[in-house]
Order: sequence, then structure tokens, then C-alpha cells
Amino acid sequence: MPQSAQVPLEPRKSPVQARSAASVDAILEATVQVLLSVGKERLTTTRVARRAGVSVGTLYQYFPNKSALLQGALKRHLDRVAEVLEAVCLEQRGQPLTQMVTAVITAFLNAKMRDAKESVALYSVSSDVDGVRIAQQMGTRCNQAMVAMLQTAHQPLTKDPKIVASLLQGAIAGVSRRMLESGAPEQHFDELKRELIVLACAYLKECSTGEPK
Amino acid sequence: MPQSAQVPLEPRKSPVQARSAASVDAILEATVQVLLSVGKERLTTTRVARRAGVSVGTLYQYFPNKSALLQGALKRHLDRVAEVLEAVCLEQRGQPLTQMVTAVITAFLNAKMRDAKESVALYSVSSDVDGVRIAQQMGTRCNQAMVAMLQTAHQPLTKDPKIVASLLQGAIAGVSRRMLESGAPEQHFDELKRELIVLACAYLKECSTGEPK
DNA sequence: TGGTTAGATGAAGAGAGCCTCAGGTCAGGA
DNA sequence: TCCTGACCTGAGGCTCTCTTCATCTAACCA
Repeated sequence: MPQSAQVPLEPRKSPVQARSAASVDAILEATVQVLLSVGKERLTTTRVARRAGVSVGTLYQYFPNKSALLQGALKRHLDRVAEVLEAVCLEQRGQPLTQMVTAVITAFLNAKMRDAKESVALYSVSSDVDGVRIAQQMGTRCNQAMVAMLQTAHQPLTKDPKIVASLLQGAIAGVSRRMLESGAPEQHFDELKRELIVLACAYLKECSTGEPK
Repeated sequence: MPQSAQVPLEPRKSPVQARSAASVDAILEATVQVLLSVGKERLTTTRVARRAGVSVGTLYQYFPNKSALLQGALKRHLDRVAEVLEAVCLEQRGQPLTQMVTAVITAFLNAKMRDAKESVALYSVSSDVDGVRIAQQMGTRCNQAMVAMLQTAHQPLTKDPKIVASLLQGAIAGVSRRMLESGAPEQHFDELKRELIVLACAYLKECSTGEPK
């Protein structure tokens, strides 16, 4: 097993004045930009700092090392996605299963597509040792939101909702990734979205009695 | 866009004597081992060579650079998986849709689980610029095999088989990855496999008339 | 206005890993 | 047996990037 370095991941200091908060944000934004323009292999802290319009020293005041920087960017992205998903799961409680997944899939794909490039750029980070951990946390978080939602449906599920949600998440994530990495997401977007909904609905039909309880 | 370095990827020399062929194999094997034991970040060519029982110089006789080494390992792994899948798709021609996907999913998961660790280790490589390209080629290759198989089914599909196969691939890959990266694949293996089959069958039912043609 | 702290700077130290190459060893043919 | 070419070796040059820290500037407060 890869040894997780276990370096401190939190910012060294928390922003007190407004300008420093702006720096942190600019740095994270620049990280994504650099990731996009030169790829993860050639991303250097100096390059990120320059792009953010600050010096390396400033960067190191808020991120203890390069790894934390990348993790920060990944975390921010996944946090946003998770928030969108949790909101949808909350507002869809009590709705029919079909509508639930339609809303979830639509929201997820829209969120991913809004900054499609960012998503693609961060896939490379999510495969690192610590990236996997972060991605998993988000997976768990989304799983809980979905389970909570599924349990409020009028049609009772015939299986463990955790498993059902897991399958749906895996399928949605897998298909989205395939599309995003294909290079021309926009062209197949609508078609894939429609099919993904069909797939999810078909599965849920299989997992529920179909009768309102 | 990340600039692909476009360095030569092919081995510098092809093995002539038996011992050198053994070296190449040992090196690729060692690459996976090192990936597993220390992670991609701390993988060095020297470490790989030592683990393979050869010197760095030897390694560089067959791989022009580190990147080619990683790509070689990824390619070998995906090639194996693709071969398994192509074989199954061939032998399932003419069978009912349900049996087709059951066989495909079973074969895929077995192949992935046989060397689960290798699969997990290589996920980090498949996110690199060139790794994505290799993974996509395999995706296309599998897509063709699946489309060819689906078209021989007695129940006609109501949709473009390419799309249907894409969805199935995405779902299968996504769910497998989720399981493999979860850390404890064995425990949920059977359950997830069963559900994945249910999901795939439900989708296919939706995509076909259900009537033999 | 002056003192104090937060924040910013960037040259340079330190270290690490990629890859080369000059010189060795081994296998098979003559 | 000896020769030729395939194959192997590994110390070290070279380059690159991470990270530090002494120093400077800006903001806030009394």
C-alpha cells in the first residue's frame, strides 16, 4: 500500500485580512488553470504562484506544500458538486423515484458541465493517493444524501438503499467521466443524459415494487 | 490543453535473445509492484530497476523514458482485459441479451479482480495525459466488440447500439472502480456483481422490444 | 502619527531523480 | 577456441523543482 505522507494539510494561517482571502482564492483558481494549460506533470508551485499574481512565498503561507495545494483545488471542486447534489436530494424528498433520479442526474451533469474543463483537469489529481481519499469522502457524503432521499419515496425499495445508491452513483460517475474525457462532451451531452436517466429509471423500477406503499 | 510531450514510446530495441525478453517482462512487472508499494509519486526508475533485478541502464534500453515505462505497464494491463472482453463478446454472439451482459460483466469483474491490486495501482497512471489516451483506445476497442455482439441478439435494439454499449461500459467501469478503490472489494464483490447485472439487464430490457425478431 | 502585526517577496539552498555512457559480461557462430 | 555483437552495469552529470527565510510593504489601531 502506498504510504500516505501524512503531512499537515490545513492552511498554515487562516486569512484575517481581506487581501489574503483573495490570495487563497486566486491561488486555487490558478492551480486549476495551470493544471489545464500544462497538465499535472509540469505544474510547479512557482508557475501557479505566477499565474495567481503572487509570489511563491505567499503560496507557501497558505499551503504547506504542493500536495496540499492540489488537494485544496480538488476539495473545493468536489465540495461544490456535493453541495449541489445534497440540495437536490433534499428538495426531491417525497417525490416519485423516477423524478428523483431525473433531478439528481440533471443537476449532477449540469454541475459537471458548467466547468467541464475543471472537472477533467482534476481527474488527474483525484487519482493520487490522497486524492482518492478525498473523492471517497465525497462519495460517502453523496451516498448518505441519496439514501435519505430514496427512503422518502412512496414506492418502497426491495433492496438496501445504500447498495442501490452506490450502483447509481457508480453508473452516473462512470458514464459522466467517459463523456468528459472523450474530449467532445457537448455533442453527446443531451443524448447521454437522456440515456443515463433511462438506465437509472429502469434499474429503480427493478428495485421497487412499483406500488405506492 | 496539456501538451503531450510526444516522445518516442516504443522500446528502443526489440528483444532478440531470450534473456532480454525476460528483462522487459520483469521490468513491467516490477513497475506494477513499485506502484503498489510506494505509489506513483515515489516511483523512480532506479527503484523499478532494482525491484526487477536489473540495472537502470538496462531499463533504459527498452524504455526511452519513465513515462513510456508507465504507459507500457498500463497498456499491458488493459490489453489483457480487452482480450478477455473481446473473447467473451465473440462467444456470446447470438445469445439472448440478458445472457450476453451477464457473461460480459462476469468476465470483466473476474479479470479485474484476479489482479485487483494491479488494477487499483494503474488507475493513477490512467489519469495522466497519455494514460487517458491509452484508456480511451481500449474503451473504443471494447465498444466495437460489444456493438458487434449486441447486433447479433435475436431481440432487436431500439437504439443505436453504440450508445447502448457506451452506457453499459460507463456503468460497468464506474461501479467497478468504486468497488476497487473502496479498499475492501472482496466483501461486496458478489453483491455488486449481482446488482450490476440487474442494472444492465433492466437497461437492456428498456432498449429492446423484448420480442425475438 | 507611530507602533505592531499581517502579509508579500524572491533569491538561493537543498535534494532528488532522470538519463547517459564508457566500459564490462555473456551467448552463439565460425 | 575465439570473435562479434547483444546485453548489462551503475556512478555521476545535469536539471529541475520544492521550500525556506531574511527582508520589505501594507493595514490596522491607539
